[in-house]
Amino acid sequence: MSRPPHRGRPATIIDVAEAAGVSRQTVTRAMNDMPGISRVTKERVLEVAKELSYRPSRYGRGLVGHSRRTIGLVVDDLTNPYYPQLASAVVSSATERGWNVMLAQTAGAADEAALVADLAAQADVLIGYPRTADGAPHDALVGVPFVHVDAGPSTPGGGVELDATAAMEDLADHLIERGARRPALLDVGTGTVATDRGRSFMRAMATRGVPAVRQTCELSTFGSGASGARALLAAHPGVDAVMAFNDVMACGVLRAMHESGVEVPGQLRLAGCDGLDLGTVVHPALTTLALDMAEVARAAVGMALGMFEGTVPLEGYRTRVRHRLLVRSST
Amino acid sequence: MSRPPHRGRPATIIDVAEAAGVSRQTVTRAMNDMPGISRVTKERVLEVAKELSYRPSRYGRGLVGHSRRTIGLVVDDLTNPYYPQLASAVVSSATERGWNVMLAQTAGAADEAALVADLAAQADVLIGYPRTADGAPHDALVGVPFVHVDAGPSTPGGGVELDATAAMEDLADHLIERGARRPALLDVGTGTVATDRGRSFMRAMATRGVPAVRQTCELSTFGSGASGARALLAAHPGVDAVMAFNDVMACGVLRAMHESGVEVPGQLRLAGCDGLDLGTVVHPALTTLALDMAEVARAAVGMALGMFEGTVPLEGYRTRVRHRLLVRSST
DNA sequence: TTGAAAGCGCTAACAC
DNA sequence: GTGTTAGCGCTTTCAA
Repeated sequence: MSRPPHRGRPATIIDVAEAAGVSRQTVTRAMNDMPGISRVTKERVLEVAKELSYRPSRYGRGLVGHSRRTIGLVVDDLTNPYYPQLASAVVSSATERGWNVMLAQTAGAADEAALVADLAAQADVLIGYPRTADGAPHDALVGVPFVHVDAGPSTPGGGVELDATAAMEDLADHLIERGARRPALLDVGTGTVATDRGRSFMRAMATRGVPAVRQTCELSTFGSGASGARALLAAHPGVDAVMAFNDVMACGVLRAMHESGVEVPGQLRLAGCDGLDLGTVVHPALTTLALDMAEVARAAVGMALGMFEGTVPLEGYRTRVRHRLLVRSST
Repeated sequence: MSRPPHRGRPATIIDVAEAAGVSRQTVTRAMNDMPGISRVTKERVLEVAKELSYRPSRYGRGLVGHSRRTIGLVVDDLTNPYYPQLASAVVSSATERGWNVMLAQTAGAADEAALVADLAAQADVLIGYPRTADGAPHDALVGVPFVHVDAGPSTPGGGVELDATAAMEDLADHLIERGARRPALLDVGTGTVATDRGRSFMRAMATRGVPAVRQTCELSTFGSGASGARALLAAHPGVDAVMAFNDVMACGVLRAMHESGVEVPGQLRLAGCDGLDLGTVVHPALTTLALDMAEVARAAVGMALGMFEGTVPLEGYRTRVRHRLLVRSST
């Protein structure tokens, strides 16, 4: 009686108890299928609860009971097939261990820092790709267990390092064996600083006496792969092999080649990186440096949970996952 | 002093307060960048907090403050590009309104009902595709605001209906104009019960005096699109147009045609459904019945929030989103 | 079968 | 600038 639920204020357990003329504990018993309550009382309570559209507060519940564990996953853009494939693996891995996954997407966010901070407040640990200008961690992340995927040596927090160097050596051998003599790298970024995997490719080819030229795109999208390929062929008409920064860009290259009438792999061998399912949808299927996403996810989730439990330090811990050459039809 | 943090028990605000020799309130001030605290005290408190690896409990916090709102999104399988594209739109739409999104993936879950129940306990409202054997709602969902995407007329909870009938009419006209005389539907499901969109297609073609044959696949995947297409052409060699249940299957059809040397659209016109980005990656780009995912997401999120606020009833509410014919190169 | 009391971790409001 | 009090909504004792 004392507090009829107002418009806007959600009903609490007390509202239900009073409306049903029982104690709060009895409401708890009814809501949670607990023993020690008569069938009639239970039904009446549930009836009232429904009437009041009562939903137990997860905060009150979490405060007293075994709190649910949740992982915050920060991805850049679910529209880029790389991220859903990672997210799928992370969700599976987390679900297996009884954790939930909360998702944030930084692309298009007005205030990315706020977004990450908010996620950090909701989750016990964070995994992902927060695009902090590659240096200082987000302020909100100090003291928060965080696993950076695709971490560099000096990335703050824990990290899963993705290492393509060995696979790149295999790719170089493979391309040369297939007859490549004028290879090119379609890298991402601005200026002359190659990405790690770009550098690996350049070095692997140079080492074998078949140096590659380098063309860069600003974005790592399908569209920029296509336009980058056109620019590349305009500048270096003799190119007979292209290693693209990732599979999505490689698909763009493939599209551009289709449109220019260049045959793949006949006239141009093409390789991507990441091992996305997407690479099996296009024709010819993409040769790629494949990442085992399930392995990446297991590593990241395992490390994050370790950090949460205190068995893994919050800073400096690293795991490495290696790419593997996966030869399909585009080379 | 009274309660030194044990191994396993996370430090609370009281642990920090005692260790730093201040009150709980002062710890709160330090942690939350609040005014009314001297710089030195603040630093000392933060120091201690770090030492004890203290993280404020989100439950305690949520209980007292303005609780964060979270949407639970249930998808079948992030590996199917349809879902990430929807998820991306939902996350954007939710973020815009200040809500978080928690994600659950039913594919591969040991106990799907438990998964959904758990999500329901964590979130304020649910959106998605819970695969309950199309009838009774999950038990855990009674009283929980739920918006079913792609709802049928009798689906429990709120629903966003996806309606392809009008677009299907346009497609039928388009196919016939392009010369199709022996069209086929590559539907999903078992037996003779066509899907809604399958039925629309059959009817639209029949109405125009160009009846279509129907072939079904068990799954709506890339692989089953490919094998379904092979089976279809084996059974009906003269087919000159295929409408696939969705874009992913249509890509499979395209792959099978490449392999059989059938030209698309030259010998076979091909259309998909959903309007996924994927359709622009393949060659030729896929003609499709496109869904505006941003619109779907806005509708679902808007309805879910309305249900949460009590302005929309928990049952029976419907919104309709229509597909639109998007002609690209495969027809 | 039911109810009363205690307390989970935190912050807003109000002392001092 | 700092501490004290009260209370958020819930479940877990324990007592009736």
